[in-house]
Amino acid sequence: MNTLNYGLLAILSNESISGYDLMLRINAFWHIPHSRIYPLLAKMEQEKFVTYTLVEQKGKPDKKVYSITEKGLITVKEWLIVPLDASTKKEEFYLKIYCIHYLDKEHAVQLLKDREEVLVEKIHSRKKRIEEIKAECDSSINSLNSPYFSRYILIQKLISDSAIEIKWCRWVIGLYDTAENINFLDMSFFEF
Amino acid sequence: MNTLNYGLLAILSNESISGYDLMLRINAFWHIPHSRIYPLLAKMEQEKFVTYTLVEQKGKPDKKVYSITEKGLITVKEWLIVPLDASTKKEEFYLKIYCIHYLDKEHAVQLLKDREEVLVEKIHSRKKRIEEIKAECDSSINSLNSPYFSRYILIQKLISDSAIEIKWCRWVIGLYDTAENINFLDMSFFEF
DNA sequence: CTGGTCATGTAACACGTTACATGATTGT
DNA sequence: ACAATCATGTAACGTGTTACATGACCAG
Repeated sequence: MNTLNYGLLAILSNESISGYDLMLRINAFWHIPHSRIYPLLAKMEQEKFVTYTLVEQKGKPDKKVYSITEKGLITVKEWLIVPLDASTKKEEFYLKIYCIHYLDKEHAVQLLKDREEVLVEKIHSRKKRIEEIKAECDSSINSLNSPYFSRYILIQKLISDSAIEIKWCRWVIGLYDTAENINFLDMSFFEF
Repeated sequence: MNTLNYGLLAILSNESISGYDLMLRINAFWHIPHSRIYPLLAKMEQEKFVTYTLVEQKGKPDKKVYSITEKGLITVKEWLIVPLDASTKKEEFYLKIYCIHYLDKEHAVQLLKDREEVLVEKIHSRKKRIEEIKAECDSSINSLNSPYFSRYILIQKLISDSAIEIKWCRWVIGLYDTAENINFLDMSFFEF
């Protein structure tokens, strides 16, 4: 079971769809060609994580609509509570977020805080790297033709990526803390 | 020549370092193990993109310090001005930013505007997806136990990722526009 | 009549990860 | 003692990409 296996199960835990539609869903945040999805689905069907029914369509080819089994659902829920660490790839985190509604408040907030911790550490080491660069180049960082300028703007980008993700984590934790039934359909954590 | 080949040349165009140090540099934004770097360096040395000199050290193993050749530098500069498109991976963009000081203002701004265009289109399609989800679920998006809640917060994350990157692109373009020699060592485009 | 979408599948190849292999030095 | 850092390299395996293969339908 690799990340894509869990990913397909994660999506099928929410809706029963074809391999083609799975590809479209997952492509929103992870580029996976159909050539990887069909063989995996066949394997997972053999191993009883999913089942399918053949659906005939008018004007379109037949399709296999896959559904998750009880075994598959248990597998997803076990995977969901495995703690994240620094080596967890963003795709796996995104897939867990896709299923966060299966978690109780405690586990959901833990998932977000684990991620936040990794990101805070990343920012810390990158700020240290900026200090190293500044010490090495004294002020040529201000010239558009200096390699130190290039490195500086790149590291600032990486820091801002982590920073916005931390803000997003805290926004979601806030939604759990301020409880149910409030309307949060605006992205107050980030104005654009 | 793949992305990693250009990446190693991109870094060597700024400093002559060992394969081990190349790994450390590139790991700041792209996880590459040494097992991929050493064979590629050997290949590029054979093809005269780089040369190396064996440097003896006290208390540490000998190392091969690689330098870029004239042929390698021409290759990097040709690669730098190849326009980005939607299929360009973020690592390749980051590597080009690492070398942006080789570009004149016109080409540098073009690189950033190409990236911005791709990101604006991404945000557009994701906002459309949010509208689809809202239309499908009417208000259960507000419940922490709804799969629509999970999808909604995930898409908002993807939008905020693109939005902060656009802000960064505009910040850098601004540095080129407001010209040389001003002190921009604060990240005024993003407070954290 | 050409290209795009829906729909499934396979095969060859390239890319990426993990483990094996060696070995001195330095810090806990 | 044990682990980490510096330093290079190879090998086996798993992941990911591109192309081949088929075919009906619909829009420009």
